[in-house]
Amino acid sequence: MPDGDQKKPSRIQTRNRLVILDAALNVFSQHGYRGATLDQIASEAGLSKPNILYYFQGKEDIHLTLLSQLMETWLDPLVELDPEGDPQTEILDYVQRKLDMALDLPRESRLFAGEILQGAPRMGPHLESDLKPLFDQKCEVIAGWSAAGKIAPINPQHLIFSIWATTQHYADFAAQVTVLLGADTDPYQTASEHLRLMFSAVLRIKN
Amino acid sequence: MPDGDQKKPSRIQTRNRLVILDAALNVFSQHGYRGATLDQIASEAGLSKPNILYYFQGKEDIHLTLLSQLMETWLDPLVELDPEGDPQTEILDYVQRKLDMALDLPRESRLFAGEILQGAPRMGPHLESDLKPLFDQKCEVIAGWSAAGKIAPINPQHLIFSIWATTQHYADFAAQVTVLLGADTDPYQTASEHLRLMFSAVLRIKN
DNA sequence: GTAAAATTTTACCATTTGGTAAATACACGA
DNA sequence: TCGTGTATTTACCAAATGGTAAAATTTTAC
Repeated sequence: MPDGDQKKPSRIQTRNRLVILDAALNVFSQHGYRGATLDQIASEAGLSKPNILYYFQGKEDIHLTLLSQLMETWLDPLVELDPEGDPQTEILDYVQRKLDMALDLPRESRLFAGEILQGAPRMGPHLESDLKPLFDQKCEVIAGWSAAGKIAPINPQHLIFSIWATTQHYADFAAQVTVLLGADTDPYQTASEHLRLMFSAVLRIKN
Repeated sequence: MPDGDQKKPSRIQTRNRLVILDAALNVFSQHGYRGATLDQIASEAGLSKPNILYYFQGKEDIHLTLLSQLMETWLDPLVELDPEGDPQTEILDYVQRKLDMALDLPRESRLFAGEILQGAPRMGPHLESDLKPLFDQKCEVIAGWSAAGKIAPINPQHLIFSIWATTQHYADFAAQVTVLLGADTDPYQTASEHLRLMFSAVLRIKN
């Protein structure tokens, strides 16, 4: 009997929890927390509403589960930024990884964006405990590179904000990007080139 | 008798419509379209729910009114980008105007972001009819500058996306920015300097 | 001041919402 | 194949939702 189960889950349990979370990701990322309904999630998952509440304690539980799982994936590209590597390469590769992620996992990007947009009411603590320490640490790495003259002088915090903003834009504002570029245009190639060019220019040391 | 009124509005009408739209902007920008409730808007406006429906045809009418009014304001900084001006100055000033707007009108930025995030279900037509023509026109201006060697070679479409993304980030992701910079830090000064530096570097012609 | 028009309130209503209880169907190891 | 725990369905519920009808109040024009 699942819900707050401690024992090892059955095959059915594993499968259905995945199905529900996938359906919930669709609905939450499209309508936000309050705009999403359990009926819609149930319908999309092909299960009945009470059946969904057999696997999760409630709406908030599903949302929180999604956000927690997402946080790890989301932070991963930044974790991989290597203080020992070549600064230019490290940062440009980070941009690339973030862009890849935005284009591979647009629903996750939108779920995250929606939560932050609404003031991070259910994720504030996670930001403080998971994101902030990593952010501070990597900012110091970049600041070090900057101070050592390996990249141009730059504000590390705002640099990271700019990387997040420009890459996630292609997922979060896809509806707008599609209208403006034309529905048939695939933005990936051109976006990748543009971002590489832009952040190269930012990091390049002036002579 | 308002609602779909044609005659010139009374003082009370003018005032109450403004009060309602302001309250609705709070609620819609925080919870998205589906997450917002008329009761909440009414409560925030200090009016009763039926009284609100005396001034607007319904929830969607309020939302649509907000979005229509916003579109003009939102496009204005781009309209002002002058094809006859100095390219560097024009683009950097545009960045500054967008940043100012994000920080002055964060609710409007979030309302817009929320609508796009959800696939622009109520604004798709406006994007096609209002935004796209302006976007295309200004892209050609920038492409012209680029081709004439007045700024570095760059993809105008993605350059504009990057400007939008980086500036609006400070409004749309304010909850995250606040956590990461510390609640006491005002990002305006540093953000402004960073963006100026970054887009300067991007536009500068390599020797 | 008074009548007509504009505004606001009161009292509703049908539907949708998140969630529950209990009965039923199913899986699976003995 | 049988019994036991697992999974699912059926039938609900109270609260919240968007919206309406009509009465009551206030404003405005004369």
